[in-house]
Amino acid sequence: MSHTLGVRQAQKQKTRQALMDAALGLLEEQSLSSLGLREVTRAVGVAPTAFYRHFRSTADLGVALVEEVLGSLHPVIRDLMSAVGDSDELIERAVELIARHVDAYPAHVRFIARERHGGVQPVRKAIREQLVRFAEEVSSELAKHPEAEGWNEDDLLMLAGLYVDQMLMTASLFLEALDEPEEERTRVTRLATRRLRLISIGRLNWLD
Amino acid sequence: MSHTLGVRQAQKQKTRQALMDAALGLLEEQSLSSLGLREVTRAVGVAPTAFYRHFRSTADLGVALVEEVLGSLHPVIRDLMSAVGDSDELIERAVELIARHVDAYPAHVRFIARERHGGVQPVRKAIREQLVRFAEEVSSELAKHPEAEGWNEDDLLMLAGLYVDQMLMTASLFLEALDEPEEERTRVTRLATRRLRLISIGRLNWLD
DNA sequence: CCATGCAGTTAACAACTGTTCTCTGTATCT
DNA sequence: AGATACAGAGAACAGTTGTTAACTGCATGG
Repeated sequence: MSHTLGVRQAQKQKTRQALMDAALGLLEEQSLSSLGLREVTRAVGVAPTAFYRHFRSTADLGVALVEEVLGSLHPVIRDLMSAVGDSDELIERAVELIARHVDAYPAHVRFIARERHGGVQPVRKAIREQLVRFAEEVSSELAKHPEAEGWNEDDLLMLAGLYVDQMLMTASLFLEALDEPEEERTRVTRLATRRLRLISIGRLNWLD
Repeated sequence: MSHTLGVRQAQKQKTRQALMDAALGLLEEQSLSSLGLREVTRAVGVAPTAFYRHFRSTADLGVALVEEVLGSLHPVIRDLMSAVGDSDELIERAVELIARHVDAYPAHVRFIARERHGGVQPVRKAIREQLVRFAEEVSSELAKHPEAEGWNEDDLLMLAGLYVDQMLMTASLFLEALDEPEEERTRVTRLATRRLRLISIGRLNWLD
């Protein structure tokens, strides 16, 4: 089935991945709109012109990064939302999942948070589309639970969007707390948990 | 009292303001981290070196923009929150206020949304501090209403932060809908209203 | 009324940028 | 085994950037 790539294509993908990883690293202290292609190739140790074999521009690179970073996250979210358990358990699990994800992939989270409203239109669009997909997936998972009885599709999508945005904000808060003492991280955990809990309470009393 | 500035200082402030306005304009299609000082001075029609008479760097300019854009907004928020009326009225008024503000100052909103998680640390910090102030002000206004009975200060601040973030997200949604048909704007209005309403319902049932 | 301070100018600098064209080596295909 | 496709290198381009220094003109304060 999965055809083993030739030496040639394998090397190409390796370089391509190196360019993307280098870009993510460089984006720690700047925005995509100021990322230069020479800067990226220099970090990888490859000639500037090699960049064009993989991407038309840094904006193009950015779009590819969005697919990589958010595309792989859909199954994770589906998993999380489809787990059984009461609402408080789910919230706790979600917050912890986010915390661990930020620990493991801080550059990913930073990139998405930064470029969601960033200065590069195609990248903004790519992120927006991915987030819409997340909201739709969360919405369809919510619909399966009994608490969703009586909810129309539109309201469910509104709630799902609220959850998605809240998760992203939580991730961003954890990111800011990365270099700070453990105490700050637990403060963020408590805050995010309470926010989600308040939203859940709103959800339970929505139909009145 | 308010001393009329000399011709000299007046002209200086005028140039300074021109630099800030030009920067806001240029930031429509890029991030602050890629904004060049020459670019700004060129837009104003002034020599590049004149920039240094007003700002140490474009990052410095950015911080000044944050003060101008958000600093002037505190009384507006206070006004909004201190008005009497039931919760639904307040929500409606808030959403409409945001819609009108985005119409009047789209560049302001874009700047804050973009640079809140942008690539320039001092600017991020300035925005974060202003948003904390907003949350504190909203919190202290909430405390005056009877619905806040039984709430501890920490939970009130959590709620206020949730409101502040929601307002900013709403503003950003209106911004994206600016060049789109009227229909899209009303969709955003409905969405934002329902989100705030759900949060309000959560608030009313929090103490159980 | 004259001396001072200072907003803005001019010129020059080394360093950097994206993009082009040409070339090279080697994995792949026939 | 030879022809071909193609990832990456190399060199050169015009244009841009931030920063420096020394200047000019004029509003201001003594």
